[in-house]
Amino acid sequence: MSSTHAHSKKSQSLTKNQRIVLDLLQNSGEPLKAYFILDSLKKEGLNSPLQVYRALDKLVELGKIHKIESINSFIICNNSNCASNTAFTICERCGKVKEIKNKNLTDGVSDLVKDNQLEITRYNLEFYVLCKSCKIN
Amino acid sequence: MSSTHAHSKKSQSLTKNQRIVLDLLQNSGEPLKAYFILDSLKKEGLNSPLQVYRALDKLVELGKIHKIESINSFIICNNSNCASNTAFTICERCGKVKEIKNKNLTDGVSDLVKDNQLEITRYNLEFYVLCKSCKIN
DNA sequence: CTCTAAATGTTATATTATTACATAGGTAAT
DNA sequence: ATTACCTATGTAATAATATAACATTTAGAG
Repeated sequence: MSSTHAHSKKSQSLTKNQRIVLDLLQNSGEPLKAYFILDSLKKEGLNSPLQVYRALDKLVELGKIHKIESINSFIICNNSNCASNTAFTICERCGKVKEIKNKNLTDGVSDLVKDNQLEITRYNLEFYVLCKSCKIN
Repeated sequence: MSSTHAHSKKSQSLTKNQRIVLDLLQNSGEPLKAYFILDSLKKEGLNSPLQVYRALDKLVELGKIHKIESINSFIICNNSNCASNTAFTICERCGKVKEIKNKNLTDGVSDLVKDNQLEITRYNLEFYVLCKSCKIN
């Protein structure tokens, strides 16, 4: 509580709950479910579902994570320019999820949307696949 | 499933529970939630969530309805050739959902998928929009 | 008719998400 | 500094969505 020159823009940084949830998703790299996140962060002081959901909501809003609707899970955004548009592959057999980084594909979708004069604010594309290892076995 | 029973008559027709659930979705035309369906069909003899979910699962499997993942709702398929691929617009403001029938768009997506050599078994595309009436107001 | 796979009925429970309300902290204007 | 405002927090309760487990029935193929 000392000097007033601590001009740091607190509004840019994340709160503690948002931070620990983001870190967990970052370190995991996989889609995680809200209650799994809750269990994982009990020791960090998260006690209730609402604390998790509030952090997740904010992180989604900030574009730092995505929700994968069809599996009720959240995953770190590793696609710096995807804004709020998302595209994933989901393996039908093992459930493995990957964010699609194929610029050609996402550009193509954007072009299609434009060409068809759909006034889209954002989109979520979920492609179901058989991943390589599942295809082999 | 590719078993030896090619086309039995009965395998074409729906059971009572499947029928009444399908009829409700057909008559509604809108996306409906499982528990709303349950409440609506109490008088027809549906008593438990499981009865609804089982009928819904089967109808999805048959391609007669679609699940819209981001709103946990089910809607009649009015697109005879969509197979298990789905594309919807969802109004961000009022929640109104439409199945996209734009052949150019869905063909375009298929082409993109092919061109990018993604081995997709099916896809679910959810485009968020501001619908006409919401845009005006 | 008999066997079997699918569907049903029912109860209980698991999973996912929100409401409601009281409290605390930071920011900006006065 | 005081006020007002906005956002985030903590906590308890509950709503909404979905499945497990198990006993029974149905319907169609052989």
